[in-house]
Amino acid sequence: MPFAKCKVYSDGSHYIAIPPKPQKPWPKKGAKVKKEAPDLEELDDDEAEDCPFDKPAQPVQSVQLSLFDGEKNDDKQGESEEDGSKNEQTCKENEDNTASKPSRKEIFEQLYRKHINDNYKKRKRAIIQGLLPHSKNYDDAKLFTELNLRRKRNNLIARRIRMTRKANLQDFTHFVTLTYSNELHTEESFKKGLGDCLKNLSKRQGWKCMGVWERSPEKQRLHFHGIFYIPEGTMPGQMLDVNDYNFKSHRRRITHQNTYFNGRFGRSDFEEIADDEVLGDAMSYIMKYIEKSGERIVYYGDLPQFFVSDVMENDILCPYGEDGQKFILADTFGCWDEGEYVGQVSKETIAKLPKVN
DNA sequence: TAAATGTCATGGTGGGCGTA
DNA sequence: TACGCCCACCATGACATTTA
Repeated sequence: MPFAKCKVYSDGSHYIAIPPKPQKPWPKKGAKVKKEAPDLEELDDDEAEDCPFDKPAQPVQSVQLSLFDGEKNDDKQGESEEDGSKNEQTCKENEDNTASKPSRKEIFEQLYRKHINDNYKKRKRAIIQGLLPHSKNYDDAKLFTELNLRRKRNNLIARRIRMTRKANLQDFTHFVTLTYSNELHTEESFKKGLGDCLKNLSKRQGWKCMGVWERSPEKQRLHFHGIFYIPEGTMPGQMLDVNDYNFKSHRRRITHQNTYFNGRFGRSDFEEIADDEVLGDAMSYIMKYIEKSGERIVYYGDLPQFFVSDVMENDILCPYGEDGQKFILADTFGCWDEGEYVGQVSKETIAKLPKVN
């Protein structure tokens, strides 16, 4: 008995199939969802003894449990009319969140960016201190910081998973660095111009790219690092081998530059991805950078996370994940689209199957 | 602690159109 | 034909929750 319409992704060494699950009904908008105080066990235990939930004598409800402090709450205010005191509090907080005054979340984001290079404990301490003037007390600031740090961590994990899955389904051809020249661009026009250019190349020439905007540590100059899939014959301009001096390694080296990008933006470096090692290095570079900086990954072109295929039982190597609800597939499994055999798994076969993002 | 997964709001993407 | 710009819509990121 086959498993129809499984979502299949690659973890880099194996393909994993996720059979479709019946969806759980989601609470309707406005429905009351019982919110519980966060479990202390889940919080970081480095300073757990300070947490207000340890002390029954202190009223728990006085602590703001929302991640957002009433911003985005405008439309929710009318939903719980019965809780007058709570509403009063929310209204007061919303008054505080006028256009001129940043919300606590915005202050958190600023502090988070400011202390991005500190280690976890130091950063947490600094954010709590920074939030103290905007909080009822220390416990309030601490809890708000812990909840938002956890949010940041979860988002990073989700970004990392998405990027890895997308990358594993592609055959990238180049690792590219693009830097702008002051004579051609401001930082703003460079970001917009390059974004438009890559968008058009992906739409018109089938380019695919994932990358990050980065500032060089020395000069703080904005540049773009990305891994690209460039279909043969679609490279605009001319490729040049330029004998260049590398200030980091203090050595001369040959860089592969492109006249189209050089003329339009300033400087380009194209390194061919000849093997998995180069791709792995490029991916870990981007991954490390997004972890370090909290920057978003930029995607251009068709980069799905999953392809959809029916899975035959004899192609399953073993169950995987919680209660074996997923399956690790054999290295050479057959792909099926709605009961029709498409071929043995390969990048060419995958290209013929429906995709899911 | 890491990872998976469903839902939702919104920023980014792609299609379409105008211009050179 | 190449490129720039606009805008509707959809993919992404954020969030909540669960699981291993």
